Amino acid sequence: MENKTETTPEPKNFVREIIDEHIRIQRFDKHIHTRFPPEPNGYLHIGHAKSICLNFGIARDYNGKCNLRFDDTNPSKEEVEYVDSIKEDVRWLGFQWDSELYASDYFEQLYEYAVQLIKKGKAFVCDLTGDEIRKYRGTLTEPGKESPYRNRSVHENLQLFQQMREGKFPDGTKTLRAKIDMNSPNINLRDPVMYRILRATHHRTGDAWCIYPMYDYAHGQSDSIEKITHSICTLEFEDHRPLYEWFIKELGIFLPQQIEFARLNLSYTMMSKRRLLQLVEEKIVNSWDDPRMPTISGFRRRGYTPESIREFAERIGVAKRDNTIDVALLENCLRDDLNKHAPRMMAVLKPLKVIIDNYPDNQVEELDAVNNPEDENAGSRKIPFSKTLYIEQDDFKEIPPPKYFRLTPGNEVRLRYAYIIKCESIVKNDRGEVVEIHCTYDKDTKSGTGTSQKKVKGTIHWVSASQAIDAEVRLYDRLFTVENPSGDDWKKYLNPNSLEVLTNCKLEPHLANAKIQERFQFERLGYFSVDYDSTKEKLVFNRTVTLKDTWAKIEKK
RNA sequence: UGCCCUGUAGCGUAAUGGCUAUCGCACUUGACUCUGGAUCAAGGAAUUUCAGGUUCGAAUCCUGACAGGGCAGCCA
Repeated sequence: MENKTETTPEPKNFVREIIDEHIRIQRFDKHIHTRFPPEPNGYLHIGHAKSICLNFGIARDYNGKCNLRFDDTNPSKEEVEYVDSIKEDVRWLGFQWDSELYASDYFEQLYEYAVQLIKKGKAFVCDLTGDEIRKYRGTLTEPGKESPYRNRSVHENLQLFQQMREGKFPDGTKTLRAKIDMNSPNINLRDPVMYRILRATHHRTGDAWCIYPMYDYAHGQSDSIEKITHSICTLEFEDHRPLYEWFIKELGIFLPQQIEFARLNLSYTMMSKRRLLQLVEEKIVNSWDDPRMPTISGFRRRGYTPESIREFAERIGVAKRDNTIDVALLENCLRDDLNKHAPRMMAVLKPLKVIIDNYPDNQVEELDAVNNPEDENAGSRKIPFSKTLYIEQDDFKEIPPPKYFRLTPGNEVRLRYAYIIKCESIVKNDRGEVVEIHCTYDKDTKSGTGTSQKKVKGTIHWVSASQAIDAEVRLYDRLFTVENPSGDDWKKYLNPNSLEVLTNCKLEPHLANAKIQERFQFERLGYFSVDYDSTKEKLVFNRTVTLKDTWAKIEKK
C-alpha cells in the first residue's frame, strides 16, 4: 500500500466525519475495520475503484484494516474467473487487503444463526411460490398480507429448514423468511426471504449446499463476524439498513455501522454491470479488458496508471447526492501523471513523405532529443535524421486555414530537434492527393546550435524514413456519443468510431524495444502504451489519451 | 401515491451559526515555449431549489412546498 506524504491533506468527506465522531465517542474500542465486498459476477469497473479507494484509503489513513470479501451467495452467477480478475484489479490499483474472505466461508455459521432466529420465533419456512410471495408483499402504497405459513411452530420450522438443507424439496418450493412486519412502510421489512433452495454448483463450496442465503441475510452477519466497524455501501442499500440492523440485533452480535454513499457516474460512460456483460457477450467490444471498457482491466490495458485512478477517486470526493463526473476530469488526472513520467518519442501515425532536396543523399545525422522535459533525470537519446522523412499528413496543408502554423507551400516550419525546412514543391497522385513534399533545409538552424536567430511559428514531429520502424496503432474514442447513455435504447448511442486501427505508422527506432504496457508520449499526439497483442515482429500501441489539443479547438470554430 | 435519501457556478466539491461562499475540472483571455503539450497569470460563471420562521447574524437550525433519486428479485 502506498504511503501518505505529509503534504497530502487527508481527504475530508462525510464518511470520514462519521468515523471521526465514532472515534471521539469511542463507539468501537479497537481499530477501524472496513471491507470491499464485490460479488464475483463480473469485472470491476471505475465505479468500484471509487469504493476500493474509499475503503482501503480509510483503512490506511486510520491505521485500520480492510478485508477483501467476496459476496458469493448466488452460485448461478458467480465464477472463479471473476474472483481472479477482481484480486488482480485491487492489487493493480495499489492496495493490499488484510484478509481474503468469502461470504461462503460463513455458510455454516449463517445456518446456525438462522436456526437461532427460528428458535426465537423470528423466522419461518414459507411454502408460497415466488409469484405468491410477490402478491402477498403488497405494493409501495399498500401494506402486505401475512403468509399463511407464518405461524408454523418452531419445531416444524426447525424440521423443515433442516430438510431444506438436506435437499428434500425441489428448487424454489420453499424459503426461509424473517418474521418482521408485513405492514411496514419499508418493503424490505415485509418478511424478507433469508434462504432460497437453489441447486447450483458453487465456485467454492461445490455441491455441499442446496440452500443459499440472500444478500440481506448474509451481508450484515458477514460484516459482524469480521468485526467490520464501518460497512460502506452505495445508496440503494439505504432502505436495507433497518433490516441489516434487525438481523444483528435479534442475533445479539457485533453491530457495524452501515454508511451509504452515492455511486460514481461518468459522462459518456455506462457502468451497469449487466450491460457491460452484454457488450462483451454480444461482441460489441472484444473483451472485458477492451481498452474502450470502463472496467479497471480495460483502463489498465489502455495504458491508464493506477496513480491516476487513485488521484481521480480522491478528487471526485464522496457524498450522498447523485453525481455525474465529467470524463475530462479522469483524463486530466491521467495526463497529469503521464506528463511527469512518460518518456517522449517521435511517431508518425499517418505518414506523408518529405524529401529534403538539398540534404546529402546518404548522410545520416544523430540528433539529440530530450526524453522528458518534465523530468531532468530522464536524460536524452539520439534520433536519426536523413534526406527522406515522414511527417504527419495533418501537418501539411496545401491551402492552409487561418492560424495554421504548420507546413504549407512556400512556408517554413521547424522539424523538432532538427532543422527548419521550407516547402518548395509538392507531388500529387492521380486522385489529386499530396503524396510527397519536396523541401529545402537551412543547415544553420540545427537544434541546439544557436547559430541562427530564425524563428518559426510551428514545430512538427517527424521520423527518418529508412530507420523508421512499423507499428499498428489503435486509436480509441469514447464508446458512447451521448453524455448519459441510459434507457432501453442505450445501444443506439454506441459510437461507431470508437476504434480506429492504423497499420502504417512509422516510429523512431528507439521504440523497437518497447515492452508490453510501457507508456510513452508520442510528441504532439498523445500518450500511448504497448498493447498485450504486441510482439517483437509486430508492435501494437494503444492511444491512451490525446494531448490537450488547442488547435483542434480552434479548428472547430 | 407509502417510506427513505438528496438539492451550493456547466460538472464535481468545501463550509460544521460569524469577514466578500472554498477548491478542482470545464470554459475565456494573456504570457512563455523548438510539443498548438507542459507551465504561469488573469477572467467570466452561484439571488446556496423556493417560501416562511428562529437569530444581532442562516448554505448551515425549524416548518412547509417544489424538484431529483432509490425501494414492490427466491439478484447484489
